Amino acid sequence: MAEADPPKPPSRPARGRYHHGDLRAALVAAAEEILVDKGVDGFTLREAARRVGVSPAAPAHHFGDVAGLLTEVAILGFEELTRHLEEGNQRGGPDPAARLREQGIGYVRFALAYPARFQLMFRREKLRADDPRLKAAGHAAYMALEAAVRDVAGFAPDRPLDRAVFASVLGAWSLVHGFAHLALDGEFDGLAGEGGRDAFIQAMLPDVVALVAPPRR
Amino acid sequence: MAEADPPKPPSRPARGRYHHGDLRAALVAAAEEILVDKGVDGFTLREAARRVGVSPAAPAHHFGDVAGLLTEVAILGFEELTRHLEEGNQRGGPDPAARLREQGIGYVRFALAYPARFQLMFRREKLRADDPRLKAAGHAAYMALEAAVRDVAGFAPDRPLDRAVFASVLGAWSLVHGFAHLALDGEFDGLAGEGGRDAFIQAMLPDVVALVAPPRR
DNA sequence: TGTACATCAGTGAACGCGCGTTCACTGATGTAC
DNA sequence: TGTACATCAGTGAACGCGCGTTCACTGATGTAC
Repeated sequence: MAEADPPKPPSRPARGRYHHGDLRAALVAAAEEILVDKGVDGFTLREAARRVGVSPAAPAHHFGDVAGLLTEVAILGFEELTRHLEEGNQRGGPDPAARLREQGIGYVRFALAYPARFQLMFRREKLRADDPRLKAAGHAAYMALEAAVRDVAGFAPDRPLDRAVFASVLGAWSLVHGFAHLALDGEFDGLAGEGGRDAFIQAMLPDVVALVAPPRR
Repeated sequence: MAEADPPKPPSRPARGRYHHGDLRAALVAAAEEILVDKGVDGFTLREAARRVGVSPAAPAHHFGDVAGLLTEVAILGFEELTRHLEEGNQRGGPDPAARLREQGIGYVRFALAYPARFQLMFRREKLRADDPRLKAAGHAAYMALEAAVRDVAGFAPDRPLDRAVFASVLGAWSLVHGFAHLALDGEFDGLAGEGGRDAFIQAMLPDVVALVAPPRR
């Protein structure tokens, strides 16, 4: 599964210009490219600077250090994930259970479409885990999921979750998260038939996602 | 959740001895210690050699390179995981569904007891992914899980899986795998109450694991 | 409108770091006769 | 039982590498008067 289009190519500075103009955005774009090319562990700040055509010391002005830049990428990732979840909601139509399933599919699709970004988002040691924007972005994604489960269970948004429904939220999250991880790690490669990994995943995904059915009230 | 006891401390060479005696095993033990202390990304071959009290070139004689040593650790990890799954089977008693649930709990317990080892096992880029022993050890763990699901579904061991039961296998695996990952990544920390992460996990685990119920035949 | 000046966004050289691996070597071991 | 010798399991110094970050600096920009 190839990484889908990164937002935009990192812009190089206009010829001979001393100031880049939009270095911050360009570095983020370059970082995403590197993540696609080399994975989370292959990322270096120097290479990001190189790709943008700027000295290795330049990024510090905008992000402080590596973790700062990667955190920015992770934030965008969580926002994109939330968007995927909401799209799932749309696709699901009026039936809450169908909406939850489609959200789950959206979660996995996001992970498969942006593997390195997805993996980065859950490698907290590489990020500024306490960054308020990062926390907020992650929380928003979680809340989208919780809302979908509440809906199926018939739990009003303000009503405190009981244990069973809470377990359903965690279960739904765990299920799609685990499936995405295993798929990305290549753990299904040995199980996939002739169609190859992608076909296998596409074929099994709906059935797997359908497994977590929260209790109705 | 603290890492449980590593198998054994790496033995240093007997005083003044030129040959270590059991360098291979000592390096594996040292590697496990380092993984506990510093995580997968913090591991270096040189440090393993250092901890054992041997020159940095020595490990090459036994493992070739870093990936060789880490692969050895991962193999032991899969064997230990399989053991945890089998213990779950025991605990579950005669009811197949209970056995499956206990297996799931065993999976997560293993991950929480040996976090770095667990994470290493699924970081294939750090391993010799095509090592036959590694593949066999991974396959054995998978088969234990598949057998438990078959049992619940009433599928004889030789009968080819149908789509629904296969989806249940993948779902069960994804669920426990995802839960373990999220727990280890600290994603539940914000959700845990006063008891802290560990208490939270222990409390929710059985309910979450109970969610995947494969169809009966 | 012009100008002084503060601030911002870059440069590029250098720092120290620790890594994995290679190399020619040597000390210890065990085996054949 | 003794000895020659092959093999094994180490040494330790050196290699080249690329990294993140710091530093004193300078060119460009924008703002106050």
